[in-house]
Amino acid sequence: MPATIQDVARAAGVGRGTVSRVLNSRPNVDPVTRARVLEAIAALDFVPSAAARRLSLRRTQSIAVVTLHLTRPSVVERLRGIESALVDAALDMIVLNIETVERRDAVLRDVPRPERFDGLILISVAPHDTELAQIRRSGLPVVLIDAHHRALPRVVCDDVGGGMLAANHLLEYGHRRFGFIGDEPRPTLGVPSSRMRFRGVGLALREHGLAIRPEHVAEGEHTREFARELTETMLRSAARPTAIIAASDTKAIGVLEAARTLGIDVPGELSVIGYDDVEAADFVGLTTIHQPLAETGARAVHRMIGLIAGAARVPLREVLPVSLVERRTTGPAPA
Amino acid sequence: MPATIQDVARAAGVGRGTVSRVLNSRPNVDPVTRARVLEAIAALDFVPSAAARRLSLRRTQSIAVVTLHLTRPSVVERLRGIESALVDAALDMIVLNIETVERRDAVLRDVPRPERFDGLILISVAPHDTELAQIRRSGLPVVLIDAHHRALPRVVCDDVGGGMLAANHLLEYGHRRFGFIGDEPRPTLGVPSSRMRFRGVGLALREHGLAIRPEHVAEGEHTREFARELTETMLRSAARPTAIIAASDTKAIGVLEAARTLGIDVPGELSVIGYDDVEAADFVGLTTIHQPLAETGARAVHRMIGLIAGAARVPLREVLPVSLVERRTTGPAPA
DNA sequence: GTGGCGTGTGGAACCGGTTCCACAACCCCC
DNA sequence: GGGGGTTGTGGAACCGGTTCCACACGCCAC
Repeated sequence: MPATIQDVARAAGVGRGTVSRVLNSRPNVDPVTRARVLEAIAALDFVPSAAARRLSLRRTQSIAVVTLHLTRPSVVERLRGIESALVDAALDMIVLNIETVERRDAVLRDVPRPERFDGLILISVAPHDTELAQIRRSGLPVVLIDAHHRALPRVVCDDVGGGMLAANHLLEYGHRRFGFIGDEPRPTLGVPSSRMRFRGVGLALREHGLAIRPEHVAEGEHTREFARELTETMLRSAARPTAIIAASDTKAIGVLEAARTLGIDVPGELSVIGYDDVEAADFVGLTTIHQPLAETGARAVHRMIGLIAGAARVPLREVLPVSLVERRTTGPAPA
Repeated sequence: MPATIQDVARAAGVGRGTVSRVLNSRPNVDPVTRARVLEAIAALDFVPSAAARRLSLRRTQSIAVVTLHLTRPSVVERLRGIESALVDAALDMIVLNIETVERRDAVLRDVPRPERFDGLILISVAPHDTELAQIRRSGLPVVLIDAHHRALPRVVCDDVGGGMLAANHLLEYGHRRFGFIGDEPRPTLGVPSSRMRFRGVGLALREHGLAIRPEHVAEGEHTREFARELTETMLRSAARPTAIIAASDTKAIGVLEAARTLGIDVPGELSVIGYDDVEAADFVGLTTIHQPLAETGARAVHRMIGLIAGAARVPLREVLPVSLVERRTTGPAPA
C-alpha cells in the first residue's frame, strides 16, 4: 500500500497543504519545514498519485496520438519523435490507431474529451468540420502532423518543395519527359500529400516551359503491386517517360520492378525517384526525398505544450524542409 | 463544462448513488428509475470522468507497453496487435520506448507504479531480478513478449522451431555446409532470440549427423552493413557454406549484398534464409521465417486481462508457431 | 398485528491530491 | 504599543466518481 500525502504530513508533523506546497516547490515554505517534509517523503518512498492529481487539477497529463496506419515506417518514425518529446515533458502518450473508416469516425468522435486527454495530436488525419466543432467545444488543443486544415495548427513537411526538388534534380540531368506515380487523388482516409508532391513537380516543370502529360500520371492504391501495374502500362506507351517520380518509396520500388520485368535499365534508360527514405530505399539504392519525420513529431509536441500553456495558435502552419538523397536510380537522360 | 454525476442525479430527481448503480448496471434499481436516469444521462450528454473513476476505483484503466526499438517493423507489428486488443477492452495503451541502456533502467524503475498503470507488457525486455522484486512488490501484473524469464508469463514465437524450420528446408534441398549470421550473443539490451534460432538450426543439423562449423558462425550488431562485412569474410573462406541462415531479414539482406559484391549467385551457388518476413523481404524475394507478430500482441493482452481479473499465472509460457515463406533466395545445393 | 426479510434509495464517507481561507507569529514603523 | 503588512501554516472544501450504511416500504407468514 503506497504512502499518501496524509502519511507524509503526519510523519513530518505538518498539514497536507504544506506537503503539497513542498511537492510543487511553491514559495512561502520555511526551509526547515521543507527539509523535514522532504525527509519524510524520502523515508516513506512517497510518490504522489497521478489519479488524484489529475482529478484535482482537472488535467490528465496525457496526450492522445491518433495515427493512420501505425505500421507504416514513416508513421512510426514520427511516433518516435513524439514519444521522446512527451517523455521529456512528463506527459503520457496514448496511441489510437486507425485502419478503417469506421474506426476513424469512432476515434474522432470519442477523443475530444477533456477529462481523458490534455491534447490531441493527429497524424495524417484531418477532422471534418462537424468533428472540428466538437473538438472546439471540448476546448482541447489540437496539432496536426502531415495533414492540412485551414483553421488548425499543423506541422508538415514541404511536400510541394519535395516535388520540386525531385523534378529539378532530374531536370539537371537533362530529363524532359516525366512520369508520376501517386496515391488516389481523393483518399477516403488520410491526406493527399501525394497531390501536393505532384503540384511541386508541375511547378518545377513549368519554370522550364515543360509539363507532364496526363497519360504519364497514374494514381492509385498505396501498394507496390499496384504501382508496378500502373508503371508497366505507362512504360509500354510510345513516347514513354525517361524519369518517373513516385509519391512514396513503396511505389518507387514497384516502379523499379516494372522496369526490371520490361528489361528497361535503371538509371541508363529510366531514372526513378521515391519519397520517404525508408530503410528499404537504402539497400535498393533508390534516390529519394528525405523528410525530418521524427522532428515533425517533436515540433508538434512543442506546439502542443505551448497551446496547453495558453500560447496563441499562430503560426498555424509550420513547414519543415526536405532534402534529396541521391543514390543509384537517377542519372543523365538517355540521348 | 461537462456534466457530472451530480447534475444527472438532480435532473433525474435521484441520489448520486442511484446514478452510479445505473451506470454500472448493478441490480436493485427500479426499472422506472433506471429509465429516468438514462434519460437524464442522454439529455445532459453525460460521460463519466475517467479521472474520478480511476481515483475512486484505484484502477487506472491503462496498460504500459514498454518497447525496445519502437521503430523496428517487428515491434510495430506487435504493437498494432496490442493496440487493437486493448481498444476492445477499453484500456488505454501508454507506450514507453527504450533506445539506450540508461533509459531502459529508468523506465523499469519508474514503471511498476500501481497508481499509474494496471499492468505492464514488455516487448523484448526482461527485468533483472531486483527489478522483478520491485514489480512484485507493486503487485502489478506483467506479461512479456519475445522475452524470457523463468518466473513471468510470456508470449513468444517458437524461435527454436523457426531455426529448425529454416535448417530443414535447406537440408531438403541437399545443403550440407551451413553458415549462420546472428546478433551479439550477449546483448546489452534485449533478448537473445538470435541464440535460440541458432540452437534450432543446430538441433536440426544434429538429427542429420551434421554440425555447423565455428568459423561459419558470425554474430554482431544488428545492421545490414555489419552483416555484409561478416558474410564477406565468411564467403571468402576455403570451404565456404552453400547456405546461410540469418537471424533477421535485415541481416539476410546484408548477406545478399555480400554475395552480390563477390559475384556469388543466389540461389545458384548460395541459398539464403532470413527471419521476420518484413515488407522488404517480399520485394527482395527473400525466403524467410514468418512470425504471427500481431497475434503475440493480442495474446499478451488477453493474458493481461486475465491476470488483472485474478487468473492464475499458468501456463507461464505460451509459444506461437512460425512458418516458412519460400521465395527466390533458396534452392538446390550446388553440385 | 407484528416480526422478519428483501428491495430500492439517499446520502455520507472515501479515494488522494490542490487550493483557498483564516489565523498566528513576527517584523516594522510611526 | 498599537496598527498594518508579510510570512508560514493547518485545515476545510473541492475535484467526480464508488461504496457502504441506514432506512423506508411492501410483502409474507405466523
